[in-house]
Amino acid sequence: MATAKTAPPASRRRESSRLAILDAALALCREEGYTKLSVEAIAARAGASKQTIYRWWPSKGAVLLEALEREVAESVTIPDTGDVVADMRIVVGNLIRRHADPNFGPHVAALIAESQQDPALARDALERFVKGRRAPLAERLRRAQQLGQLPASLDPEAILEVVFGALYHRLLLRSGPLDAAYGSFVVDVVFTGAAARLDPATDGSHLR
Amino acid sequence: MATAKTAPPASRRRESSRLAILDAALALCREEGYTKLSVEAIAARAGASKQTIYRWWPSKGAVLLEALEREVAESVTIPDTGDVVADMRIVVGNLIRRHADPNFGPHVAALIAESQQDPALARDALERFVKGRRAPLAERLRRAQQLGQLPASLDPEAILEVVFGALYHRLLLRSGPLDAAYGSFVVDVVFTGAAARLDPATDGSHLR
Amino acid sequence: MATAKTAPPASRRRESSRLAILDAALALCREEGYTKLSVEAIAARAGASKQTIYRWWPSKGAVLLEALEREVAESVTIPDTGDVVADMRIVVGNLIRRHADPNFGPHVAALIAESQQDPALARDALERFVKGRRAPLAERLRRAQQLGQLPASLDPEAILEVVFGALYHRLLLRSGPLDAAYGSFVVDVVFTGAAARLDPATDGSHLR
Amino acid sequence: MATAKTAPPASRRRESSRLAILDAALALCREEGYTKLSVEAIAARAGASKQTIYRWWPSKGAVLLEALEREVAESVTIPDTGDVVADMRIVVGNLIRRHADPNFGPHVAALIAESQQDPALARDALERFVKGRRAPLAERLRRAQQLGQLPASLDPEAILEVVFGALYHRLLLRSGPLDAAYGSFVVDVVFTGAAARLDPATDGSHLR
DNA sequence: AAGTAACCGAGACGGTACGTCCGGTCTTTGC
DNA sequence: GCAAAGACCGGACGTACCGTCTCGGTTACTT
Repeated sequence: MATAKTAPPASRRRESSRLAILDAALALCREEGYTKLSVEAIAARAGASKQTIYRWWPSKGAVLLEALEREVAESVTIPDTGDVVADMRIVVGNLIRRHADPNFGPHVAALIAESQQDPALARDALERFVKGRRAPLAERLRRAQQLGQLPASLDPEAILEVVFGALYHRLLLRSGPLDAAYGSFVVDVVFTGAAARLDPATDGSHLR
Repeated sequence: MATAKTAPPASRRRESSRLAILDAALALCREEGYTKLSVEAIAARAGASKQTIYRWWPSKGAVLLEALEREVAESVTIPDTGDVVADMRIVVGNLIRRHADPNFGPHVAALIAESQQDPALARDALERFVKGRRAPLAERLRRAQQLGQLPASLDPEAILEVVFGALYHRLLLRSGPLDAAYGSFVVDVVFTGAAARLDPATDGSHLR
Repeated sequence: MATAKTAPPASRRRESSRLAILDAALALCREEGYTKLSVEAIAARAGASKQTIYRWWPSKGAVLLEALEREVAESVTIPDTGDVVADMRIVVGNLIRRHADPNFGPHVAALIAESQQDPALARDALERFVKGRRAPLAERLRRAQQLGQLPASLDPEAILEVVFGALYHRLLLRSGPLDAAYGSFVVDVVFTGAAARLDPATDGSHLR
Repeated sequence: MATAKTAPPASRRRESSRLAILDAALALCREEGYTKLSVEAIAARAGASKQTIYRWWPSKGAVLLEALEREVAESVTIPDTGDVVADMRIVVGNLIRRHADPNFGPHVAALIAESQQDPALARDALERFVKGRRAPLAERLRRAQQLGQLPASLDPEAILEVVFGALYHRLLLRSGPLDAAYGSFVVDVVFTGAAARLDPATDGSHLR
């Protein structure tokens, strides 16, 4: 009656090489910066051959993406205290703290940068880093909408784009410090309408 | 009569070379994309020598920055109809139209990307492209604050960071179409408090 | 039985590239002259990359040196008729014929020239071209010394320096035609004492 | 009639520039070696412009040639003790001493090297440095021929080529020390027939 | 247990671009 | 009208990585 014990076709890929390469990529990025990161350097540092890298990743950006993913694998739990603004304040605070970390923020910046010239990486980064990790956040907003705490007509993902956009602005353009105060400011503007015009005559009227 | 006899020593720089180089940089960027842009290619296309480029610009990014600057040199006049939200709607609409132009937006994205690995370019781009061109806009917001149309406590530049951040998010991450609808959405969120929570119990209370 | 199982690690160097590069160097030198010879040109002509050249040779001079070596690889047999002067006449005649060849002499001249600014090439050229190829000739002179046909007190290598020096003088300074007559003259002066002073009173006395 | 105060058409060439350039060339050559010698470097050191150099000299080699000429301008007097071999011993000794000087020999070598790729310089160097400076020496040999101290059938210039060739061999190929012993050896070989074969049966017979 | 095929390290290879240097020409400005 | 200053085009330098390609050696699955 035949064998086929268990194992799926199973790639013969060596896990030790994979990890060494991811580690080397991260380490190089931290020590020398993304600029100095090259497939050649990763291979040398990891004791791997370039071929092995090219066999499994399409580009150095993809290696870094996977390395970063491994780093932040611990699932981020979204608080739900019932107060969506308060929750957002916490979440944005955490996000900012993480992106202000010189071991994380600049790498994200580098990936966004690399994405400009590498459509495949762009797609991957968008899917796995942006949409993927943002999903529970969007879900939290949707719950708030159902509770009538947020206008139901607004696309939660779009709102998050405004929030993250503000965050990335400081990350990418260094237009100011990426700190708690800025995070608070952004939450105020987006979730409390802090910047809404005061003129009572027309306030909100365009929204109908 | 007494006129100023002697002009300043005056750089011996040849204007024709400068323009040829800027034109070549833009043309190459449009035809082949920023990736294919190289000092070598610019020099060849401009009929200039690499040395001439390195004499006057520190990097290919700096060349493109100056070329783009020349392109958008025509002063952008900020409307002032008295209604700051309406004005912002117009301004953001124009901004989006410009950045959606495949002959402009991707180049801005490329410069932001390049800035991540080139501090000098980052500084330049921030100063000349971001702060410089945004100044009249901030001024417009300040005027609105004086008229009580906008909370005086908010830093206009920071508000603009949220607006531009949202814009750049779509430009850099391609998380959705960079179109008029999105622009309108962003203005709503930022300037009319469209995403402010509806819950009347706590509305705005945290602001004071 | 026990044969050597494992071959030496063996360089992975590709012979086809090596030959293409040597051929290209020679061809370029012949067609355009040593001045026009550049690593860049060799690489282009050979369909090789510059890196490949720099990997295996320290300079363009070294490439040409090896190319020339390959050209004259056929072992030059030194005649030994018993008459050392007659043999030298033949050898010097051959040498002159070879160096008068526009496909050889000028390249040797170029290498000597290049050696003035490249100590490594100088060492190589001296070892492989001068001492190496001259060794059998020195051996021939040493045999003549043993037979009493040549003063045993004279260093054969030094004698050859006089002979080759005279030859190179015409090659490098173009002070006159590099032809058989000159070769004969040099052999006369060096090996028959043709220029020795006739004055019998003091002849040779200083030698003891 | 008329003006024409005094000066002949007279080049307006500035002597101070000329001297500064020659001095700079020599100094650079001594301090850094001929390799580092460039028109650019000479101009910078001399406080002159490149154009001034190119106006008056065809190449950097020509500058050095003129500079060296100025250095050895003091006429070299050829001794004439009546004993041509003794005189030659003195002359060759002086030549060797001069060429062994690191401030002279290497420059001569460099000029000979440069001549290989610069026909104009080759012509100049041959005429002004070789033939010109060797003329009194040839004259001395001609006198010896008239006195029957040297075979009249031999071209004195050709004899000198053998002598200088031997000298240049050591200078250019560094095949051995360029010292008094070598000079003495060369004089012995050329002017006393020290290397002439000893075999009495055929000695000199081939000369007729 | 042997055969075999994917995987691995190593690193040579053809390329492209880098940023620098120098050659030789041309232009501007001052004496 | 020559000279200093120096910008300019051109071309080669030697280096760094790219992405592809063998080469042997080592697993780990198959038979």
